[in-house]
Amino acid sequence: MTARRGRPPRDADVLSRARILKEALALVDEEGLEAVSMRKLARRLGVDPMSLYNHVDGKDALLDGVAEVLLAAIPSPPPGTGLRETMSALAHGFRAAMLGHPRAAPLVLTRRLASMTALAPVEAVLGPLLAAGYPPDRAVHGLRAVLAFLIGTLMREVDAAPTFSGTGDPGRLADLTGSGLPAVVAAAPYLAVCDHETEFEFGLDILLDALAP
Amino acid sequence: MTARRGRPPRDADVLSRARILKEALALVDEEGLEAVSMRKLARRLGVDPMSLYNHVDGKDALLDGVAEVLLAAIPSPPPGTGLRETMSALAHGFRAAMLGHPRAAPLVLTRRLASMTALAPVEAVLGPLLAAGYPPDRAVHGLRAVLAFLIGTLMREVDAAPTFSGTGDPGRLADLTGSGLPAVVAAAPYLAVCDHETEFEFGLDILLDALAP
DNA sequence: CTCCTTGAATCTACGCCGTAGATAATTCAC
DNA sequence: GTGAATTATCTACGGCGTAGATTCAAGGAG
Repeated sequence: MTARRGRPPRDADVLSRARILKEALALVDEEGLEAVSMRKLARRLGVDPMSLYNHVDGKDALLDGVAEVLLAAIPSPPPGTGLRETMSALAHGFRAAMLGHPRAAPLVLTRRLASMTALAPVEAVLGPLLAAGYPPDRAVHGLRAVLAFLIGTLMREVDAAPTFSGTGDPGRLADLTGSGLPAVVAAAPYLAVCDHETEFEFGLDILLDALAP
Repeated sequence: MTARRGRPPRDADVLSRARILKEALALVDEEGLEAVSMRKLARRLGVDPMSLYNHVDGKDALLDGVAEVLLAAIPSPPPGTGLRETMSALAHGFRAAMLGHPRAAPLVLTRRLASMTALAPVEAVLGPLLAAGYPPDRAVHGLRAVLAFLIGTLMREVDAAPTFSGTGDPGRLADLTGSGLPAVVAAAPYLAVCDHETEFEFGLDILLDALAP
């Protein structure tokens, strides 16, 4: 930009992968996923767009990096905890991590992640299950069922999250009386509102009841 | 393109919303979501890019349209069917519709859809639940829990689907021995493979057992 | 101290993208 | 026949991701 070319002097503000990921997450939080561009991100960092490529493999790799930052925020429960409590704590930790950055959460929920960071929570679930004597195949089935539910609920929850102003659920269901959908009409009051917290506990309880009774 | 300007003569090949959506779905099937552009789609239709805007509100609306096409392929089970059977049939119908177009499925699974098409399956689930005497709030909770699971499983299933060549699951788990993740290592054989059919039935059974016993 | 390799930041340029706005050609209602 | 509406095309703008060349300081080799 205004800056000179060439390698930066020793004391200059150093660009680094960590700084880039942090700023990228901030950008997503503020303006949403679709607003992310290498150029805009570089502008925020006061740097030439192409400089980013010295620290990150491209836009896709950048977004993978942001996803890992989100995942790293999930705390692993202490080892002594009981089975069901462990699984519940991890589910809630996952949810909290996503709700902390609703606009960025789709990066975790929709991308196939291949990093080690993603395996820490897996270990935290599988460990207690195996220790409790579950056969490994059944443990993996359980893990996958819970994870599927988590991803689905959080996708709903996260894109219903208010971006900045308060336009939430209402208004999405126009008057349907006489639309040939009697059950929808009958349940309309309950369809119109959605307490995500309640829905989350409802589904999670069913699954955990079946898996860790 | 090579064609003349102005309104097309009465007999000419007419561009229409339906033709556009159909070609768009074909394009997604062949090249994936990220390859979709108004220009490329227009090229396939032998038409100027801007012509599309006479039938579709923009790229986003186009993709919403494709999503609706997918949703419309879910059959509603006949009215006489039992409660659990109905819900199971709808879940399997949803899955089949998504697996029929794995690259397009994220359009349904990740976008907030506001169309009437999306309400038909909802009616088909809610109807039997209410008829069976479920209080509407509980019916809605159940619907949402199952839907969350469906979305989560299908997202996994659909982006594991082979794009064209046979590179499936294996190879994603490098050797982790000595990585400090003993449970992951112990369950590795089961983590490495994923029979989506089995996983689907496993989770669905748990949920339906709890909701329609 | 000098020379050279190497790493990081910059600059330029290319080919895409979505779509606003103007223009032309045809049909339809009257 | 005449005007309004419909639809396709053309042009143009600003933004995008990133390949490739260039510049310059830091740090090691002699």
